[in-house]
Amino acid sequence: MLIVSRTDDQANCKVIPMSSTDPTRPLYYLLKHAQLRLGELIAAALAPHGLDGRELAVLVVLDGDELASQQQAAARLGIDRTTMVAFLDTLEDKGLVVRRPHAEDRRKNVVELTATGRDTVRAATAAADEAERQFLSQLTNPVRQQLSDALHALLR
Amino acid sequence: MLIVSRTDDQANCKVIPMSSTDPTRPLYYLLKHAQLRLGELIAAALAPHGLDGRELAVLVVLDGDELASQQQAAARLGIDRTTMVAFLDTLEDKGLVVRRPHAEDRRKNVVELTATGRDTVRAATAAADEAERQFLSQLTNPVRQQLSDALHALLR
DNA sequence: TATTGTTATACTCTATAACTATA
DNA sequence: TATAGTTATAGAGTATAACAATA
Repeated sequence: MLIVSRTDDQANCKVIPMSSTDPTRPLYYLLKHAQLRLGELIAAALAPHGLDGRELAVLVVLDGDELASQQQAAARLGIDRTTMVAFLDTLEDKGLVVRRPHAEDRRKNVVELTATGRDTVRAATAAADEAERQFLSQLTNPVRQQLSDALHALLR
Repeated sequence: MLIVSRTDDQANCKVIPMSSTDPTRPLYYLLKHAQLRLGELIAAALAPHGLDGRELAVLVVLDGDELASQQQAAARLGIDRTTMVAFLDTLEDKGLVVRRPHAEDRRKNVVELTATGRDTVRAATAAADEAERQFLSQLTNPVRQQLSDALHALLR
């Protein structure tokens, strides 16, 4: 299957073609399908925690550095402030974060994780890590390391 | 930047977080960003040919095996038949393909590449291959091979 | 009645523009 | 006047449902 769809959950990216007879597929195809498979594993691992990968990413950012406002968090995540509103609405409904007015500038919201939110981040991150370990378990240790090294080098 | 956006051209996939201080990023992050970078290179390489990666994928499928109908081609590409209609409208407007009624079953369309279409596929594929070569040129030959091998193993 | 291509429609995700409240 | 958060709206992309032609 040459996945072309952009938004389907199983196929949400552009693709360039592969020839199914050729045992050596284009790199873009390999990267895409590897990401797709791992993404499915991670999604399955996160589902019991009531999160998807993007929500976890938001939680991790909020759990990390002290962020003065929603907008700062949105900038860190590369999403629009209006999109951040929707994320926070969802996460607040789930009882994982709370919004409080900033002490000095009441236009701003300080977003904090609840105790449940912190527990969820911990558990969900562990689950995602485990999914990654499982995915990589098909490879020998040295090959695993080479894969990571090569990808890091490409992104340098 | 922890890219979370799903549809932005520079960031059209789900993500799980990375810690920017940690030199070892999660595999999902690495795969995603490698794909993103390569995708940009490929897009730039294809632009002079008036195509994006997905249109090239459609053309390659149409250029390959003899496909009896639009729907068969759509199935090969993992897209809906209604989406295929839109792709073919675009490609036909560009003069790269033609639709003809099937000789034996007049409900079906046989889709064929024009001479221009065939030339374009050849040139665009070469351009995409060159972009991939350029992207991989940062790696030594053995590391390149290890990357490819590891990804193939993961998708086995 | 079923199937192919097509069109109309609805849905999802996200950004832009407009509104409010603060500054 | 400018900025943070919010809401309303519009756009892109894709699927589902409905329709016409053919089998």
